[in-house]
Amino acid sequence: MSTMVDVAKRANVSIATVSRVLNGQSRVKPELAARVMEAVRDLRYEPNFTAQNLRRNVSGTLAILTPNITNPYYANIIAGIAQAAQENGYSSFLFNTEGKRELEEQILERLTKHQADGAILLAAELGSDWIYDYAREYPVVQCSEFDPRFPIPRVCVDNYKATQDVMEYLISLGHTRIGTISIENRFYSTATRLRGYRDALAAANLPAEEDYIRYATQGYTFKMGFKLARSLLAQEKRPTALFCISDMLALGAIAGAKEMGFRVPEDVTVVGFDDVEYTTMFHPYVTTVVQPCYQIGHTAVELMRGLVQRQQVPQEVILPHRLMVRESSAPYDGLLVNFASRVTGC
Amino acid sequence: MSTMVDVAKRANVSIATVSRVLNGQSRVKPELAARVMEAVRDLRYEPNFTAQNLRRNVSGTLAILTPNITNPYYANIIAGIAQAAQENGYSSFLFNTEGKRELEEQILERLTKHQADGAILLAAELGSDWIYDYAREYPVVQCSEFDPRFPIPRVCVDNYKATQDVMEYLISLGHTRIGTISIENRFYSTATRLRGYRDALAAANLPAEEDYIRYATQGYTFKMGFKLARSLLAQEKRPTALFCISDMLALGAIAGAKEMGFRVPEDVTVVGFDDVEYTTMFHPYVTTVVQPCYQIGHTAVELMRGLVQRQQVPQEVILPHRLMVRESSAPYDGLLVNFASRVTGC
DNA sequence: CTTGTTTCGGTAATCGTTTACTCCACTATA
DNA sequence: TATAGTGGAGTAAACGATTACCGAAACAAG
Repeated sequence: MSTMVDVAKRANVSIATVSRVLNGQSRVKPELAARVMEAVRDLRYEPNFTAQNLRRNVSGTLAILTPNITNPYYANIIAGIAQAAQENGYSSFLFNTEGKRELEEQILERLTKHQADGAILLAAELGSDWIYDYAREYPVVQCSEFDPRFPIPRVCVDNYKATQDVMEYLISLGHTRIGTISIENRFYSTATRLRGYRDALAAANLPAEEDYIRYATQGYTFKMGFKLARSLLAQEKRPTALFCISDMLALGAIAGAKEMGFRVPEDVTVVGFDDVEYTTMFHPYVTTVVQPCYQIGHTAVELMRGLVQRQQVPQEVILPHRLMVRESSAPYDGLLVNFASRVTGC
Repeated sequence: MSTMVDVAKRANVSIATVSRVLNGQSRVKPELAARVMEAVRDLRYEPNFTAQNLRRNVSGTLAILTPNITNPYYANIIAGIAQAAQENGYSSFLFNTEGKRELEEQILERLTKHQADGAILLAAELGSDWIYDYAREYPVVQCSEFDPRFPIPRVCVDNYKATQDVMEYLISLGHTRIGTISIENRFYSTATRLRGYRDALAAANLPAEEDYIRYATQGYTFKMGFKLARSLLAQEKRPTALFCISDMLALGAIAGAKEMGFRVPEDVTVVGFDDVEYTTMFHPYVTTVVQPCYQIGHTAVELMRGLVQRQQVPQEVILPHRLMVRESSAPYDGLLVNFASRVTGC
């Protein structure tokens, strides 16, 4: 491995000149520059990133913290981040934290150790005050999840509005018994969507029964959606529409409803959230809220870049969502088909 | 940000002593060590990774090259890699190369620039001679895809044997008209599975019609499986079983077959490959070859570690696969239901 | 008391860059 | 001709760690 010293010797110039030629900061006589470039080629010289970083006091690297890359929603956001990072000349460290605080903190320490210039968090939980300790000193941006109490730049969709859109749509279809499959976690999006659900019900003077709400206990998984939909639909006065806070839950809910003998959407309407690829694989295609995942990731990197360059960046970027009506939702036909009558075949 | 010099001053020792205390290489009087540790705590000293790396001439970082994180198969392998990397004290750079050579090469250059100690490739194509140029000089390991001509350590399953298992199973079910959905790419696994398919047919004296083979032109996607299954099944003498070289293709194939009015598995048997989560979401659950994705990733990191430490490592690690029989396969009932008779309702 | 051995800690070189400073040669002006 | 001004290149000091080398102190043996 050759270094600048080797190049300098071969080109018969000083290392300062080599550096100048390579970085093009100040002018160098064309003749010398040519000699340097030739030496660089001959020796296959490649600058040592580590040395550059030490000197420049940057790392050119972003740390990405994700609870789980296997989740397609996160995978899509990460794809956006990775792409944008590459475009901006950053590398990106990927860390699976599985939501474990000790791991998250261990990774944020890379900031203090100068191993990363900044961190993008995909799943900041409510009440994670300790994150703010890092954010005060180092560039941190939050993607889709955040705690509104902390002034850490974030990019997300308007979860409240999106939920209102869903609820308005369901109500406009004539549904009056609307259930929701939420989740047991400390995400702001979860709380916001649940609040949106309750507020919409209240605004429309519809009954807000606690028994129309279920909480996934083991993540946004197909299995959970399956199980909870069955529990919701097993009630005497079952809901006729289900608002699921993630597509995976919705997919599971549809399967669960079908397994019980219900038709979707004729007997039960199911709506999801996120718009992952799988929503349009199996019929009924899932009516859902489209989140611009890729763009969320992209924007996060842009904020990051601003932060690193110590520019003023917006505290919050809200990207547009869209209610995508597909096949899993239909007007309420007025006949409240209950569980018993369906399974006995009407 | 405080440095070793600050710590040394505060503890009234030399920086060499600070370093010694922190790294515990040679012995230091307990009293001094205590003073140093106290100063470290007081100043919240954190070693500068970049400086350490420059001096030690390592980066503690692995580069992971993947064509697409959004693909659940790759996502699972990456999860294994990320986990194992963390356990071994490595960070991992993630790069989406989308199979583009210029991007891949740009990233392998990080090796020469000392930004990564080694690279793990998830999708080395056949004939990528240039990869070998890097592998000769730096630690490189290949995950699931590789070119057998190059002696670069790799971890994979036995694709040929796995295909034989699938084919034997299908033949044992009584199928004689077996089609395959392959793909247009330069992966060794693709070639091997196709060879396994052809060899098995020949060994059983079954007709190997070129019209029973289709090639996905746009990746391992649901849409491709959907389209190609329809094309395969539209033939007069349609195949009664379809071997798809990825689960996504199989999922699409099942949907395509259903759309045409075929029942799976009664009218058409479909088998996949990989065993991603989605195979057990919708009925029929997909019969498939289970690849130990997570373990593949894990093993790759272990090989990597050996390589970095200049130990002898095995040239090839073959992990066990398993044929998982589920709902999408059934014995051939002897009645060759053709397309026309099915769609007209028998 | 001298000499040899061992232990411990400090000094300074080093890793490979970037860049502030300095210096030199050359041109322009009076 | 003397002086100031300018562009271009070299010298050396960083950046923050690790570590080879050396010297001082402590102790034991003769």
